[in-house]
Amino acid sequence: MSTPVVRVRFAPSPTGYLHIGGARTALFNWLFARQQGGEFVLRIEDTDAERSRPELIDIIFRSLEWLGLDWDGTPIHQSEREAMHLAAVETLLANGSAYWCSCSSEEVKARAEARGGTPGYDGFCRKRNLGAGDGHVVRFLVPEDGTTSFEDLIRGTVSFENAVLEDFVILRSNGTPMFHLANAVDDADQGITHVIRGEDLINVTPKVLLLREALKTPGELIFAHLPLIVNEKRQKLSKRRDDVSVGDYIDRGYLSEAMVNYLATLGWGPPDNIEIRPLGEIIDLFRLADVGKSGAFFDVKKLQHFNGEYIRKLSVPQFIDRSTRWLNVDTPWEADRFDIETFKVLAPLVQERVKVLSEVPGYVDFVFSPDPVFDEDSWQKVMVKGADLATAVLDHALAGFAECEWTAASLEGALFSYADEHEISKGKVQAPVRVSVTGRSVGPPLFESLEVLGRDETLRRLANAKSRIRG
RNA sequence: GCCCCCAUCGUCUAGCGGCCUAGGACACCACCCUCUCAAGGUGGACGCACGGGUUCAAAUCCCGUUGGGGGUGCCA
Repeated sequence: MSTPVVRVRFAPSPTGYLHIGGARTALFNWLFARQQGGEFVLRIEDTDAERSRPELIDIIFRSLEWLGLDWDGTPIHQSEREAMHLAAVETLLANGSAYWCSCSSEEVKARAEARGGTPGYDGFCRKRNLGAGDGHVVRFLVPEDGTTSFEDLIRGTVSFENAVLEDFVILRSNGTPMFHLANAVDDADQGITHVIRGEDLINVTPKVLLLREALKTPGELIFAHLPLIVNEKRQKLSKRRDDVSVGDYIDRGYLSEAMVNYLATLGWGPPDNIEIRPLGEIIDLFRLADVGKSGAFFDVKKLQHFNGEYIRKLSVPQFIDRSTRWLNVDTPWEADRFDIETFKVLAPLVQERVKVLSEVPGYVDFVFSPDPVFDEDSWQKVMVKGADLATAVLDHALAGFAECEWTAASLEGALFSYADEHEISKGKVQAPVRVSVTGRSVGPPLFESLEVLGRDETLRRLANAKSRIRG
């Protein structure tokens, strides 16, 4: 019985949904843990009661589950460990590493401005020997000289002059601990070995290190700061600015396998250049030291391509199963008109055409709707500008389809005899029929679609469209 | 302002001193295939930010410049 050599944690704060950046951080932690045979634990950083929204915690868990990032043990809620954090504050106060401060935020800011605008606390209360009191906070006494540095697995040595670190608050005036402190204490208590997180947290690292030192925390924490995922303006992804919650991608019909695979290529590339591959291989090939240092743009186009590949890789039954949600909720047709058996016939044809599952209804709505919904552009181009040909083709189809055998092959023969007789491309000939029956100029293969629709309905739509041309 | 970090095609990356005439992928363009659209195939255009070093040799090492990002809260 030995403790694992590697234990990492993902520590979201429940102030928003899980977004792409958080998902990538969680993924890289998970990959590292799984590859090292270590543990991946969760910690909810909810020390800020004002901002924390407990109802989001479950949504974050469900997003992680959807991604397939399973965690070890029961997630810890930082808010429930307040007693330990408070004890650490006492220790620091007792050993002279921290002190009480009565300065309000306004006072700190005013003095900073008077000093010449340099932000930060000036150490005003350092030697005042204040005790607890209304509006008082506890600040950490940062050493005036020396440097605090650490070896980052991704970035190498990173060091900060202690002089540029201000005496930061570790206990708020409302008596609750700040996250640096909670972080330092919890990482130690949970036996965390590696901290893998976004680069936006790189400058809190010296503070945590100073805290650990002052608390005489045994052992060493190894850090790895991941490059940020950025938007098209190359800024850090923001929940407010950018539309990036994992839940949104679930709703749009992205497959979790595709999302995970794509996320793995942001900041990291497999040595053999094969990007789309099973997760197991990614776990084996992943190396923290190979993670890049510069920000990566989240390219939805490329994600879509990955998603299309994964959709096509599904078996047909799997595709049907995964599509269910988009066939039953917010559909363009009345719920009782949907027929799964009919969909099963069309499914393989749809599967090779969609990039996201939310596109599925658009490929089969013609068969579940009482009438085609005409796309204006398609109608204009094919039925108005090409009215003469459309009328002739429709007449030909009406006659041929009335008697031919109702199979895709026969239907094709019946229609394309027109193309042969008049030496017109098949593409031109199929267009009026397609628009008449499905309402659009693009869609699944035509004759298979007609076969599913049935003779009576096909003839009815053809006739309707023909009269609509004149109307 | 100050601190920290970063810099290979439009984008994500491979490259870790000679194998680079810089490779792959997405996107883009052309052609092929084809009943539309996809998928697939073939081909194409596109990049080492700049300037100094070090070295027989630099995309790779060092310094600087420029550019970008992150932080600078009693948020995390």
